[in-house]
Amino acid sequence: MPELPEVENTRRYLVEIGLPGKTIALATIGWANTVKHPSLEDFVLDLPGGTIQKVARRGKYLLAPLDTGQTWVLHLGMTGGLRIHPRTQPPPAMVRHTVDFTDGTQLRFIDPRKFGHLWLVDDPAQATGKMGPEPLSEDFNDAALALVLSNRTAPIKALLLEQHIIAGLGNLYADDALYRAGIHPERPASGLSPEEISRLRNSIVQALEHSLSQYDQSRRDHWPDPPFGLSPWLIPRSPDAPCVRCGSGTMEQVKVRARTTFYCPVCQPPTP
DNA sequence: AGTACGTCCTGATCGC
DNA sequence: TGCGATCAGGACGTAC
Repeated sequence: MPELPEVENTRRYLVEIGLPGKTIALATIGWANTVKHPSLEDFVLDLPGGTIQKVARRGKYLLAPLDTGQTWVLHLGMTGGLRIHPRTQPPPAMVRHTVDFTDGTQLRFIDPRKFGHLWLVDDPAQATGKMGPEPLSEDFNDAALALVLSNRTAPIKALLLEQHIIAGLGNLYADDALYRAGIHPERPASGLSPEEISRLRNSIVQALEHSLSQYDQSRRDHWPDPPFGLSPWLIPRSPDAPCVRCGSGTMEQVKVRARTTFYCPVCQPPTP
C-alpha cells in the first residue's frame, strides 16, 4: 500500500543511495503486464543507455527523467518496493524486475502482487494522467479543496482516494486524515462546511508529514537497507479498538466503495 | 459528468 | 493438520 509518504520515502532513499547519475545497462522484466508503455520489446530496448538526471515524485508516481529526454516512470502499486544493491548481492524475495547500471549496482523491483507499473514516456502525463494538487505544496489550500468537493454527493472518503482530486492519498491516509479531522467518512462531500474543509486539509497535511518524519528517522536508523514496514498511523485499524482520540468511542469498520474504512462514531458523527 | 462496481494479482489469514 | 475460500486495495475500464 505505498501511498504518498511511502513513495516519497522511496524517492528519498533512491536519491540518497545515488540513483541520479547512474547509467542504465540492462532492464529485465519478469512480468510483461507491468510495462504499460511502450511495448515490452521497445521498453527493454530503449531504457538502456539512459542516464538518470534526478528522481521526482508526482502523487504516487516516481519520475526519473533521463538524459535522452524521455522519462522513466514507476508506480509501486499496492505491494511494490525498490532497493538498490550491488548486482552480486543476493536479491530479496519477490523481485519481479531488475535494472542493472553500468557501475555494477542493480535496482530490484519487489512486487508480490504484480500491481506495479513501468513506463518510458516523452511526457510524464502520459503515465500519470490528470493529477490533483500535491497535498504538501502551496497549491493545496482551502479554496482549492472546497472547489473540487463542491457539488459532489459521493462520500468524502471516496473522493479523497481520487488522484485527480488530491494526488497521493490512499486508503490508510484517507482514513487517518478524516479521523484527525473528526469527519465521518461517509459524509457527502458537498455537505462539508468551510470550517470542516479547512480542518480536513490541515489533517491531511499533518497525517502525511507525521509519517514522512518517521520514515526519515527509519532510513537513518537502518541505512542502507531500511525496512518496508508501514509507518504507524494515528487511527486504530481494528474493529472495536478503543479510540485514542476521544478515549470513549470504539472503532467501527465499514466498507466505503469496497475499501475497508475505520472511524470513531463519537469523534466522527454521521451528521455535523 | 458523476457515481458505482468489476478486474487485475498472489501472499497471508481464516474456517472447517 | 491440511486445504480451499476469503481478504487486501491502486488505478483503470465499463455501465448506468
